[in-house]
Amino acid sequence: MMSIPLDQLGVQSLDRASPVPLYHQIKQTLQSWISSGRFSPQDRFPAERELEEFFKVSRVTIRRAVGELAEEGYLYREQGKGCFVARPRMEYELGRLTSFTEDMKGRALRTKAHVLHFGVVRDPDVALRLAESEDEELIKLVRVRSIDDEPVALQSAYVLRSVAHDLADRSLIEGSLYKTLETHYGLRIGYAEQTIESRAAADHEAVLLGIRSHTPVLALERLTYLHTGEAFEFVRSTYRGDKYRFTVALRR
Amino acid sequence: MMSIPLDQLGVQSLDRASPVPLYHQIKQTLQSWISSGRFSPQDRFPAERELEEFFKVSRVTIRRAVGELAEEGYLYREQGKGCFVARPRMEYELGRLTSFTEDMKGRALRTKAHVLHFGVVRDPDVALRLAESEDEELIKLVRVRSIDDEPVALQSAYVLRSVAHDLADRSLIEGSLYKTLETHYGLRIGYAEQTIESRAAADHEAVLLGIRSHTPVLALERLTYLHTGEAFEFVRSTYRGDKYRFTVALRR
DNA sequence: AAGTGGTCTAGACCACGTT
DNA sequence: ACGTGGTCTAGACCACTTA
Repeated sequence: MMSIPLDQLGVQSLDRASPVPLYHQIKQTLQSWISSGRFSPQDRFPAERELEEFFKVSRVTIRRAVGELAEEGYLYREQGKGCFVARPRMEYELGRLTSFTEDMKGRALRTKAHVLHFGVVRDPDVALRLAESEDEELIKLVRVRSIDDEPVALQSAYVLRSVAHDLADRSLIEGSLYKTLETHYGLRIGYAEQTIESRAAADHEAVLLGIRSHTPVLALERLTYLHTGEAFEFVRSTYRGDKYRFTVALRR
Repeated sequence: MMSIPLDQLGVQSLDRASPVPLYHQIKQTLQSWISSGRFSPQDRFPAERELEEFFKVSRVTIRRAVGELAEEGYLYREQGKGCFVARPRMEYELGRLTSFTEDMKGRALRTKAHVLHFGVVRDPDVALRLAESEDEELIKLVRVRSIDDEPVALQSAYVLRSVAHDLADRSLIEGSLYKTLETHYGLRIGYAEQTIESRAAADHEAVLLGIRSHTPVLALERLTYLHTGEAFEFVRSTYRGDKYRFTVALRR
C-alpha cells in the first residue's frame, strides 16, 4: 500500500491548444501510469488535489478523468481513504458492442467472410422487429464466417434500408459496417440487445458449418439500436458449439 | 418534435437538507417526467439552462443528472441541437450483474432452488481462478434451480471463504448472496466476466435436469469480482437449452 | 486535526447547428 | 445572431477515515 511520488512520474504534457479535451488527455496519461506497471494493485493512487496541482487544472477536470477510469475498473475510490489501483482485468475488454471482425482482431486470429447472399428484400417478421411497418425494405447479407479457414458461424444481417439507402456493397461486406454507418452517414450507434440460446444444428446449417446435424450450436439474435433508441439492424447467427464461446462482461 | 413548457410539469420538490444528492433527486424527477409519458420519443427535452433555472441549481448539477440519464439510454444529446427523449427500451434492463433470483423476479416467475451440496471444500482448479494460492478454502454450494417446478439449471457456486468466513448457511442459500455480502460484510461488488458455450449434456446432468443425454445445453462460467478487481466467486452453470435463453445488453 | 473523496456554486469560453 | 451541449475554472462545504 505504498504511494509513488508524483515527481517521479515524468513531466506532464498537456496541450491546451489541442481539440482533445484536457480531461481526456489526463485520463490517458493516468492510464499509461497504471498500465506501465509503475503501480501495483492496491497501491495508493495520487490524491485528486495532488493531481490538480501536478497538471495545473481544476479539480473538476481531474475528477472527470479519474472518474472515468474508476467507471472502467482501472481504479477504485473509497471515501475518506483515497484512490487505489485495481487489479488488472484478465480478459480483453468485452461486453461492449463490437463486430465479429473487431472482436477477432483483438485476439489476433485470421478471419474470413464468404458471402452467400446480398440484396434488398422484404421480410415482414424482421421488418416488424425493426420498425412499425411490416413492408420496410431491408438490406440482407448472409455470410459464413471462418477463423483460420475453418467455418465457425453462419450470419444473416438485416439493415433498414431507410437508414442507409445507398449503402455500397463493398462497405457493407468488407470492413466494419458500424464504422461505415458512423463516418459516411453520421449515425451514432447506441446499444444492442442480444439473446443467446443453445439448440441442435439444422441440416442446412450443419452442411455449411461442416458439422453433423443435431450437434449443439449457439443461436444468437441481436437487435442493434441507434443512440436515439431506434432499431436499425437485426442479426441472426449460428455458431459452432465446439469452436466458439462467448465472453460477456457484466457491470456493477 | 414539439417541446413541453416547464411550467406544466408541476412544482419541483428538492430537499436540500436531504442526504440524497441534488443531482440524484433531479435525475429521478426527470426520469418520472419521461416515464410518465408526458414526452413522446424524439420530443425535445428542456435545455440545460432552462432546467438550471427551474430547479434553482447550478448547471454542473443539471448536467450530472441529465448525463446519467443519457448514459442509461433515456435521453440523447446532440451538440448544437439539444436534448431529446429516446425510444423506451423493449427488454427489461439487463446485461447487469443480477442473480438468478433477481433475474427471474423481474419476469414474475416462480423459482425454487434445491440444494444438493453445501460445505467448505478445497479445489485447486477453482482456487487458482479465484486467488494465487491453490489451497484456499472455498464455500461450495450446488443447487438445482427450477422455474414453475420444472428443473432448468444446475449451478455450482464457489465463494472464497476468506471474504466471508462466517457466512451462515441460511443467508447463502436463501435470499440474495450479493446483498448479504454488501450489507453484512461491507463488500462492494464490481463486475463479472461470463463465458457462454453450447455443448451436449453429460449423463449425470441429463438425469438431474430431466432431459435426454447429449441434448444441447448452455454451459456458463462466471467469475465475479469486487470493486478492487479481486475475484471472490466462481460459478459454473448448466442450463437446459430448450427452456432457457440469455439476454445480454451491450453498450455503446 | 488533517487528509480524502463527494457534492455544489456561479460564472466563463468554445464548437456546433439553426434561424 | 442566437441557442445548444461540451469543457473548464477557482473556489466552497460536507462526510468519512486515519492518525
